[in-house]
Amino acid sequence: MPREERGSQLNCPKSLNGNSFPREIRLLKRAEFQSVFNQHQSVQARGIRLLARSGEPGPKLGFVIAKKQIRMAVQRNRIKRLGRESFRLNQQKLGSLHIIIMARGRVAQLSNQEIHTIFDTLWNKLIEKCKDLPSDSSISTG
RNA sequence: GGAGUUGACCGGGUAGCCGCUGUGCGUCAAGCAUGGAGGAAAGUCCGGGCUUCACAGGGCAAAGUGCCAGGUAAUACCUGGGAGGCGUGAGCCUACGGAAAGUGCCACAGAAAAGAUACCGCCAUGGCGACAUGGUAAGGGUGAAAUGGUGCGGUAAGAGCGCACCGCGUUGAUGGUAACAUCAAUGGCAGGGCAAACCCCACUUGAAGCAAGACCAAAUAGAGAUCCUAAGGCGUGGCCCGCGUUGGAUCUGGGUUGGUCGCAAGAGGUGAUUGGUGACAAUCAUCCCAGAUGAAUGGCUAUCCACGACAGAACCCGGCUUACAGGUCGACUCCUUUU
Repeated sequence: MPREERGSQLNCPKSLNGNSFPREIRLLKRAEFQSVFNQHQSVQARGIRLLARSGEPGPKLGFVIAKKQIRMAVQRNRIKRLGRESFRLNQQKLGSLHIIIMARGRVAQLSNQEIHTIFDTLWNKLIEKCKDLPSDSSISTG
């Protein structure tokens, strides 16, 4: 996504955009995580992997980042913050997906700009993939 | 000015937009106001608080500490002092009780690594000589370490064999709270190192940890089977007592894994004054300064500069250790120059 477009989005009044990130659009319960793990579509790029389950009310986001993969807490926090921020700004497009973000060790070496770019492309890929499905009845192999 | 020692401190700033989270005010809605990571939050190496476990008594074992005095809630930390070592110096380093209670270990080299021994050498005797026997441990050589050091006497050659001084041990006196220091007398050469090897001596230690623990709500079956047993079982870190308690263990099947508290006003910070060499303590004034729980403390843009390191709270404190771009301040030492 080009820089200017994102900038113009930021300048929009909040009431029209709805770019907030309250508790209601996070995955909080163990059961919610399990349901995504049991049935999902997945896309990935450069160490970041998204798992998504469609057909749920509203978009929701959760993280699974293992300490084994990214050892330092500062790096884990950074990835989560960037993921949350990107999700917050793009949530309008994501409709009814429950998404889990996973990350591997090499992501810690990427800059904030690079991670933002990765997330932008991943959201689009995910929307494409879920659009192809006629319904959410198909069960993934994962 | 250069080189260095040491004690502290800071850890990008400003503005705009969009977010997250605690608290307060709100018609508990919209919203507004306000607070929101560190010096190490890290490693989890010590010490405490707090909580629970018959409130924990005795012995053994185990673990830890190890010059002295003080500080402290406490310590393995800190301060001051002593001793030894390093540095021209400011200063720095030290796990700094005991090796004539015992056991064990000391690679390679070397004659020999500890109560034993003699490779070369030196000396005496015998022999033409090669050499043999005896004496010796001064000199050489090996090694991280070799049986006190220097000098004189002594001797065939030598040797604490004798003497003087030093060193070592014992006793006394003086100074010091003490570690220890100084002085005097006296003993005789006992005598290698390692006690972060076992060990001995002195002192200390009950255990487990916030997933501790308390409460509320929901759900349920206070279920069934087998085995063992009252000189028993279970609990109390290991064992034996002691104490408390009264069936216990295993398997099958079922249910919950939500919320509130603990949880942030504290051995708290800052500033004075007083006491103390100091660590620190006392008194007064003043401030409230993160509190999440699938887990907040952020993202983007602009701009300035010295171009931003290591790194993220999870019950809380006090230390230690380790990591760290760059920068600021104080005190002191040495060298050089100028006056």
